[in-house]
Amino acid sequence: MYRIGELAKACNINHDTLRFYEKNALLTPSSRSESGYRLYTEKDKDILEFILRAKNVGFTLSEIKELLSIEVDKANNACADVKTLVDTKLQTVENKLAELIRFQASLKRLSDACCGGEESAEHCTILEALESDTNAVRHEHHHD
Amino acid sequence: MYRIGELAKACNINHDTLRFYEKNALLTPSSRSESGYRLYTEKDKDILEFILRAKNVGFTLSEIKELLSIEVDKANNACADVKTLVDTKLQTVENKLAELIRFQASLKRLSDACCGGEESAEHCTILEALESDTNAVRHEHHHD
DNA sequence: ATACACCTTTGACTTAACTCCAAGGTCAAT
DNA sequence: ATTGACCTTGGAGTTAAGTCAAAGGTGTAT
Ligand SMILES: [Zn+2]
Ligand SMILES: [Zn+2]
Ligand SMILES: [Zn+2]
Ligand SMILES: [Zn+2]
Repeated sequence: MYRIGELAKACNINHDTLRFYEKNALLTPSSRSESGYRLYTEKDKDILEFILRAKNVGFTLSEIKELLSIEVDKANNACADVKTLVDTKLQTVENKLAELIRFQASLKRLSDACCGGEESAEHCTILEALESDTNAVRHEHHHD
Repeated sequence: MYRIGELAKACNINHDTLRFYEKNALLTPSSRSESGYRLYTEKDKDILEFILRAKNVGFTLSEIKELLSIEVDKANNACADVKTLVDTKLQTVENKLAELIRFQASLKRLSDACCGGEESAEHCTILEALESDTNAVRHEHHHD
């Protein structure tokens, strides 16, 4: 049996996070002491570690809640259910990835076109690109 | 001169967003009508378009505020200042990118190991991976 | 005159995942 | 008996970038 501080320390998280997980029905301690202290079992700790691993893989807490609901009733859930969650998440990750790659390309294009020197920014190609309605970076008239 | 609704429509944003930008000192209308209506000039519109373009490139509003402060005083700012903002942003984008790529790899590894069939999830490799303390996916004992 | 679209202001709400605070109870050691 | 560490609860604050609502003023067309 772990008290809240012990479990938090063992798993290297804030004890308030445990209270937060409880409030959000991700992890409820198996029992309470007479005086009302939360008491977590080894099994509770296993669930917490499941949560932390899923978080590391990129799942949000509500997705993790879904995963947990399958976990506790594996027999009545199919591989398909689990894989769907993973694949849906994979898709959203890949969408974000695509957006970031567009950001990266735009920023790289801007950065590459600017000399980065101590010259006045009056002819800075970066500012010019952000002022103009095209996205084009014009290299030619950057400082005469 | 544009009234708030006209500018919002012209730039395809919510008029509340314009008020929000004003509150956050990104764009203040050049004048007001006698009755207090906000009046935006063409120049104001240019600034708004600058903001929207910068957003599209991935800058946050506070970063855009910095860019704008350089924009309005180009003569006293150097290319180096502008490029630093872009490169700093590029770095944070690339950091996020790296994290997402890790998520993607983990999820793909999980997904690939699971059959996704209608079999009970009792031996689902995804759940097993999330239960175990290693990150390894064990292909071998997925449904006997 | 009255409908109607448009404008004003203040201020609350949203999402995610915590994080912190205040006021007070519990427990072991001194 | 009194520290001091630990626990309890409820509730507020954080960040980003808006979005919405309420209550009321303005401007124009019929
Ligand atoms: Zn330059
Ligand atoms: Zn430059
Ligand atoms: Zn399977
Ligand atoms: Zn499976």
